[in-house]
Amino acid sequence: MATTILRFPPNNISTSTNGRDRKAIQNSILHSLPRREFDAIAGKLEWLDLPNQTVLHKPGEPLKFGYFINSGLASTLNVMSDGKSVEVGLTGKEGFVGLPLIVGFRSSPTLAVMQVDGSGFRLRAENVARILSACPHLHKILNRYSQELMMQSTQVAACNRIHEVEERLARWLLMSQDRLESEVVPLTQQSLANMLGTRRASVTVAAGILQKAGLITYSRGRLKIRNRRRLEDASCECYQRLVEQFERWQKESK
Amino acid sequence: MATTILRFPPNNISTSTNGRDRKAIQNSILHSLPRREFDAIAGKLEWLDLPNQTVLHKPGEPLKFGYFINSGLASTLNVMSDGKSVEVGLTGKEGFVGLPLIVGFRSSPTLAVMQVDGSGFRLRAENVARILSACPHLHKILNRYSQELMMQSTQVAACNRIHEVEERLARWLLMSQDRLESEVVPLTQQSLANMLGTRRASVTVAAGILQKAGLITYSRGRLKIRNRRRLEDASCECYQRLVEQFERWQKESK
DNA sequence: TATCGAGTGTACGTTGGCGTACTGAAAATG
DNA sequence: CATTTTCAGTACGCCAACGTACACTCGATA
Repeated sequence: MATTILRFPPNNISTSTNGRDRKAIQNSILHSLPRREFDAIAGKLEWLDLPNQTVLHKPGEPLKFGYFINSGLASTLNVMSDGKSVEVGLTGKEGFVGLPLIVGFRSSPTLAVMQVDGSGFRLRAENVARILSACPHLHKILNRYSQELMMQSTQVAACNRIHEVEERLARWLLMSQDRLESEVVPLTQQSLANMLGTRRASVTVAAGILQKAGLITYSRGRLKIRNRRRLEDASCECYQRLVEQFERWQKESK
Repeated sequence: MATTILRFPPNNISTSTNGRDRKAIQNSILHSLPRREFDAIAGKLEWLDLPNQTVLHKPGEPLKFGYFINSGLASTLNVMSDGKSVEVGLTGKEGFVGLPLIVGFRSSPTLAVMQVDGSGFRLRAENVARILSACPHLHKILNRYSQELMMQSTQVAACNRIHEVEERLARWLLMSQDRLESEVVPLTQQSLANMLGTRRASVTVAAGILQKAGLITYSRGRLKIRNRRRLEDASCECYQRLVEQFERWQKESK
């Protein structure tokens, strides 16, 4: 546990040893902490490799950790008893997985699983309350993030009900690119289907259309965004709405 | 503004003048406040009649008030540019409308509108920060409610993607009955359609089936639940899941 | 190099729900 | 009471997506 030595300011760590330090802090929330709070939490954070398909928490089970995602993509899914699933939250290095912990709840109804290889810092559930009461800024940021995620999930909820697979796929790719900051999304069609709440075969068709149009290319779990502008056109209005509301809130909280 | 005189404890108010005082506090959040906090907020609360179709806030516009719902039903909707809408949150006397305010955001991407006549207490947006810093218990309760609403909206998100209209209608009726504590749900099929994210004609068919089976009766905007047990069977698993997770969290936060 | 499994392409019958539109009935309005 | 408006019932063509299944192909493994 917590063997990594973290020093303030967070962004210096990445260059403290070498430019490609795997354990560099990239999580936006940790980055935003004032020194006092960073020092308070650093000793409790445990760096973790988070390979694809890593389960961060399972539905109904006790939440053992909260995760500050450092790289990669975590997907929060609602899984029905027949195995069908729908994504209800997408988290990259801007976020935190395990939000119920921040209000004292100790379980989650959802499954959180890594969809793209990455890493993160985890914090034991039993330390959350103490850390948060010692770190008002962190507490505030996490509550804000919670609202942002709620906004995301409600927009996507409507989108999933109303819009077609092809638009939703485009929307999802844009969202994941924003979080990964990479044109390459290493993901199979089956994973995409699980998140979009549809069949793998439907994803094949939709992705095929986007590929023929030159917006993306892919093969065997490696999807590459070729033309982001046109992908935005292919997406439904939901992507733009997400971005706009996020920016509006950024302004409002200055 | 805030002319109603509120005295602690809240539940005494209902009997302070007569048993049917329209301005009795029924909101669970206000009810749960310790005296000190209740006194701090009471002077800032303004009692309000909230008839059906009252708009509590519009998407993108400044949030002028937060609302503690006292009776009736408020629906939070995501409305697309073509007018299609999907419900992403349902709030009765257990809740609060205007959650972005509690983290300092001053707008919401959603439309909040009363679906069933009721009343509530509103709190000016500019007073929220001050009240919350003076009332840690209230602050905590609102953050918890926020997580509960998030859970609700993610479950419903998956449900809306995966399940059929008839199941979703049953689920919605159960949810609203829980919040209204009444077998009568005064609602047109068009309103139901807006919330379920479907056509009015689809609701007619689904409701017709439920009525023929004896689970509900209705006519012209007055729907009555006749057999709740069988309605639970007609609903998808989502309703039960919502209830179970809610109860799990209740236990966990004791 | 041959084998094998994961990932992808495609097809086909089925269907729930869509868009639309018209009708009748009940309530509100005057 | 007559008129208008709101609400509910129904129908019909259409299609996106479903469930399922099978074949192909690329990479990894032996």
